[in-house]
Amino acid sequence: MSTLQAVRGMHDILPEDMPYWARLEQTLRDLFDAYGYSEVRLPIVEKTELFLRSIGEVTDIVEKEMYSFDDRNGESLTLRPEGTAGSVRAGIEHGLVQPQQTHKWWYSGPMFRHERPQKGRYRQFHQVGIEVFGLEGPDIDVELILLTRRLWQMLGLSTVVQLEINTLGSPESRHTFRQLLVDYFSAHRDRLDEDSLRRLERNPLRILDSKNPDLKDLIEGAPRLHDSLDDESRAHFAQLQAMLAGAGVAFVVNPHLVRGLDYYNRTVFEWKTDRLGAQAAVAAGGRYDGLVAQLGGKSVPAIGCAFGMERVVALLQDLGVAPAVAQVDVYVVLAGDAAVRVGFQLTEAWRDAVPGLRMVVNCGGGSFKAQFRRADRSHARWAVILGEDEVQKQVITLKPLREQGEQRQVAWMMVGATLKSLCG
RNA sequence: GUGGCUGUAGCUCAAUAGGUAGAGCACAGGAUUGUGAUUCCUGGUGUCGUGGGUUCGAUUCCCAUCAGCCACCCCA
Repeated sequence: MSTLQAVRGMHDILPEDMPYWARLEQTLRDLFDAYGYSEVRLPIVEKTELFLRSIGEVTDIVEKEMYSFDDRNGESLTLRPEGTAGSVRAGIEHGLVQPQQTHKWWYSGPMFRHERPQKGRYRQFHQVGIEVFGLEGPDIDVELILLTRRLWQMLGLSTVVQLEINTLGSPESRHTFRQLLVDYFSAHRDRLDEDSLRRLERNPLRILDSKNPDLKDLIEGAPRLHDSLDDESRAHFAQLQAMLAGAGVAFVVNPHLVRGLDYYNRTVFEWKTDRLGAQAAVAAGGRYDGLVAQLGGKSVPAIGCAFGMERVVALLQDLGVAPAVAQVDVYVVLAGDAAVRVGFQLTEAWRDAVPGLRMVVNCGGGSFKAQFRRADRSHARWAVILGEDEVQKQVITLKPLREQGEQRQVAWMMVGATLKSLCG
């Protein structure tokens, strides 16, 4: 094995994987078109400060997972660990995110987090994200969930994903609740495990999500977020649930569903699967009504969500949802020097005559046997044979590879028209 | 970041109580010097992840390191 290898956690996506990716990407594109969302393409590198101010300085992402480096002028830059911060920055910078205005964006691209790699968890991974600015009602929350549900339907994944929702309340109510939790768990500090003690300092809400069975009783006795909710958030969440139920969306309210990024408030949701081990979340999102103002813009409500592309692809592969094999119409067998000499002149003329013709021209020589083997493996429907005899007679031999039938000869002048009728 | 498992041909995997390695698939050529299945024959598949150590000798034992995977953690 060579000493040259990809950087840890940064994987190659090879031709055999691409049909799954292509199908997912095309499905998403169609979906966004259907719902009226616009694509944006934003930089992969942003100022480090942007992520400190949005994601939160005491989050895992910011504290230990960011790829940060100094630019040549000494400014600290970071490979984006997620897409929302850059979207908000762009929206503010271009004056697009304004009160009373709605923008519905989507983007796609690589994200970077320095985590310990596992299947479905990479240091460079790909997300498709949605960001909606300017809508504060639960209706847009529902739309994002419906859009996502439709994606699972289109991909045939509906049976392996489940929706969980929760509300985090307003920043104020969340803050109040956080303090109640800290007080409660601090009073029972001796019963907490190591992880939870650490969480107590950094993200006390996470203790509620602990998998340690020893803490079950303690957690059940803890204050409940829903008791601290402000009335507006409570109403928002109630409407959300009513609308989801009305739209026939199956969901589970998980009061322990907490997001790891500080900017979320009110609605949060997560689509989970049990097919990917510990990497259960395949898509997740929530409201971030305070973020635009927090980053210097006007006060504009917003909501977003993101899909983990590798994880969705893994589900597609896991379920054996076989993508269509790439179709080839014609494989051109070129045998002998004379055929190779006139080969491209002819094949280019056929491409002119039949736009969109999917034609593979044999390169690299080889015996008839070898070339036919390649033709077969290309899944071509037809073989066009050009050998010494054909060049001499100015014809090609046309042979069906996928169906019964005799091969026949076609004069050079007629090949374009013939291919057009067969493959056009 | 913590704990654990794994690392041999392009792929899936064997083997050697330390003496430098095989099988299937795949690939190439031929039987069929102008025709893709099957069959038969032939062929190379290789720094045994990398670097040290022990040893006359290490793919095998030890250490380190790199990578993948599993759980935790975290998250998409």
